[in-house]
This record gives sequence, structure tokens and C-alpha cells, in this order.
Amino acid sequence: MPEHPLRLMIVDDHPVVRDGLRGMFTGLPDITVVAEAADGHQALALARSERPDVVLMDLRMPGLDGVGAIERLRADHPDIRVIVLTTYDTDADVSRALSAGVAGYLLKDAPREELHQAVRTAAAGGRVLSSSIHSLLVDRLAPGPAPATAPTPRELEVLRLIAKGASNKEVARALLISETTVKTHLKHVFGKLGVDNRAAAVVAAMERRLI
Amino acid sequence: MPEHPLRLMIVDDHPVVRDGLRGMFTGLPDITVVAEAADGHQALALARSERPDVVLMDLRMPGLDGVGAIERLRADHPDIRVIVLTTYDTDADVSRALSAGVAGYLLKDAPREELHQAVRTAAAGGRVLSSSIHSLLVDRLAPGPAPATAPTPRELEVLRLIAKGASNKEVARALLISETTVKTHLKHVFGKLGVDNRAAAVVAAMERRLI
DNA sequence: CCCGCCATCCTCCTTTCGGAGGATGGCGGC
DNA sequence: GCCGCCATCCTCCGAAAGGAGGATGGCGGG
Repeated sequence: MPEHPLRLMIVDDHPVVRDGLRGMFTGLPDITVVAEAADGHQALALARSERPDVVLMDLRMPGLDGVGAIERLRADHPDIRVIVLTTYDTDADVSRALSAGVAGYLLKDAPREELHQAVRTAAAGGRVLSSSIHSLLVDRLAPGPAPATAPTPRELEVLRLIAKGASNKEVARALLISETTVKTHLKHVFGKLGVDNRAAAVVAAMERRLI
Repeated sequence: MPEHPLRLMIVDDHPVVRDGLRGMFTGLPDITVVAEAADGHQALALARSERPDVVLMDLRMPGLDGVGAIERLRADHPDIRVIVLTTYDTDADVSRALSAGVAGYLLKDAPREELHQAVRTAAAGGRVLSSSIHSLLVDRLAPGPAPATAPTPRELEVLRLIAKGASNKEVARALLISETTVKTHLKHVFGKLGVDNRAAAVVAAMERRLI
């Protein structure tokens, strides 16, 4: 047991969840909750004043969301370890978080002990992943020989309009480009998302939270 | 203050949330948390043995989900008041819950005091809605002169295949019906969802959590 | 017992999609 | 200074999608 307990910050927009997390960490001799933030901006401010060792953060928040907050947090304080604690285990969320340099990615259905251990592991420089996340990553490596390039901003713009029900012609008018250009963008999107029609494309994009 | 405090049951699949909720209600003289369940089945069993006055329940749970649990709960114990406490305020969730006869619908970002008051109001026979839910209902009544009939099971079956990228012909083969029948189902779906093509239809259906 | 809803099928016709293939100019990184 | 990515445009063409309109049988509730 170190003489100075781990300083933990909790970031979640739900008071219920913040309460629950704080409760799970009270009474532990080696971990102290030193701050709670309801969004990314608060988290950044509190990180400066409270100097936590580890941050438990939800990804989905109003205002500055999880990934943005993580990036800025790590830019300001490279020594702070961030554990993402979220309800979702979608593809896009996980990879966004991992590429933002988190020390862990846990689901909110994790039991108390797993959370404690994750915080200790993160503080010690280790990494923690929920088992479901782990299998998701394995799945990604195995059947995914295609690098699956991300659609360009312009392509996403087209896709968003398609999702709203626009025809190619309407997209063309809205974006001030020709209909054939719209088709070209869409064709590229199909390739990148591994689908072959617009309906499947919008579904794939929504599942990956691209639109 | 009544001589017997309100008996409250908490139903949520996330330990963190259960802890948080329990913490929010401990120390109150007029409300006691008598049971916690992690899914609908547990909730039904505990309702029988613990006889709560009010149940706080998440809608999204593994196994028997919120709406199913509410319906069976109210069938077994018509006197129990159910408050839905969820992260989402989507159209379909709200209306499913309301038609299941809940006493309240709150979002998890509700502050502590609002939860307390909601439980008291529900126990007293009242109804409570988050303000965001309220405005959602108002929106529904105002610009929605169309009753917006729900798609039939068969129509949803078609729509799910469409969302996976199937063409009408493929849907026809998969469901052992003719392509024209697929088109007819789709046409009806378009009308019901207020869209005019399949891409928009799958988006609308996903947003309303129909597929 | 009928009426309405559902699922199923049909034809005819127009519009749209999506594929194949190729071309151009701009811009940024190495 | 070149290469790659992006956005833009083009033609040709077949395959779908979608609209209009009508028809049938089954099944359940009032």
C-alpha cells in the first residue's frame, strides 16, 4: 500500500452513475475520488486543479465528448491514465478511444472488483480491456483483411443526405455537384463500407457511428 | 411522514447504476430500497417476495427487458407503480413504456431530488415525465396528424433484410414470397414511416428502434 | 356475418440506382 | 517534383426500385 492513495477523477454526465462510481470507490484505502465532472470541459478544468492519477470517463457526453476530452487531457497531462467506462462496445467507439490513447476500456456492467483492479492496473501503467472488447478486437483482426479505409468528409456528407432519404439528384442539388459525382462518391463509400447499396451503406455507417 | 416508509425496488443491469440509485435513496426517512434486480426475471421474483410500492426500472436490459417486465409486473401486482429510468428518450421506447402503463419516465441524467420526488409522486398515484419526454410528446401531438401506424411483423421482417443490404429479389427469396409482394410491404412501410425510399426507411426504423 | 387488416399476387410504366471505365485539376506530403 | 488522395466531371447501360391501380384469400372482432 503506497502512503499516498491513488487520486481518481470520475467523469460522467449522469448523476446516478457518478454517485454509483463514487460509492464503489469509497472505503478503499488505496483509492480516493478527488473530483467528479459532468462533461469534458469540467473534466479538463478539474484535471488541472485536482491532478488525478487516473480518470474514469464515459464516452458519450453532451458538450465536449469523451474522445475530445481524452485527447486534450492527454495533451495537457500526459501522465494521467484514462479508463473509458461506457455502456456501449461499438466498433467505432472502441477504436476511437484506443487511438486516443486510453489505458482501459470497460463496460458499465463491470462488477465492482473489476473496476477497482482496473484503476490500480492503469495507475501502474498497465492496460485493461473488458472481455467483450477483447473479443471484438480479435474479431476485427481475424476476419478483417480489408483495412476498411474511412470515408472522406465529402463522402460522409453525401451519405448523411442519403440517410435522410435524398435521391442522388437531390444530393447533387444540395451539395452543388453533379449527379454523377454523387454516384462516384457513393460508389467509393460502398467499397469502403463493404456494402453494395445505399440502404446497407447508411446502416453500416450508423452502426460505426460515422453519421 | 407515514409510519411505514415507501418500499422501493431498483432494476438495472449495471451494478454501477444500481449502486448509484441505492446511494441516492439511502438516508431518506420516507423511502427504503428493499430490493435490487439485474434483469426482468429477477425483478418479477423479487416483486413477489419483497412487495415494493414503487419500482425504478431501466428499459434496456438483457433477458426479459423493461417493457416485458413491466407488463408482467403490472399483471401480477396492479398496485405496484413503475417508473422507467433510462438513458434514452427515443420515440418508440417512450410510447412502449407509456402504453405498458408506467407511472413515470425519467432520464438517467435526472438530479437526485427529481428522483426522490418522482418516487413519492408515483407512490401517491401521480405521474412524472422528464421535461424532455414531455416536449417529445407535445411534438408528437402537434405536427403528427398522421397516426403513424406501426409496421406489421411481416413488414418489419422485410425491412430488416433491406437493412442488411438485400435487394427486393433477395428478400423475396429469403421470405419465400414474390418480389412484388416485397415491394408492396415496402410501400406500406414507406407510408407508415413517412419516407419514400428504402434508405430513409431503414434509418427511420432504426431511430424508432423498430429493427 | 360482414368488415377490416394482413399477406399475397398481378401488370404497366417511369425513375433511379449502381457498375464499368476513363479523365481532369488541385493540393499536400515526402 | 512527383505521387496519392480528393473532388469533380463524362458516357453507356442493365438492373433495380418505386408508383398506380387492382385483386384474392384468410382470419379475427364486433
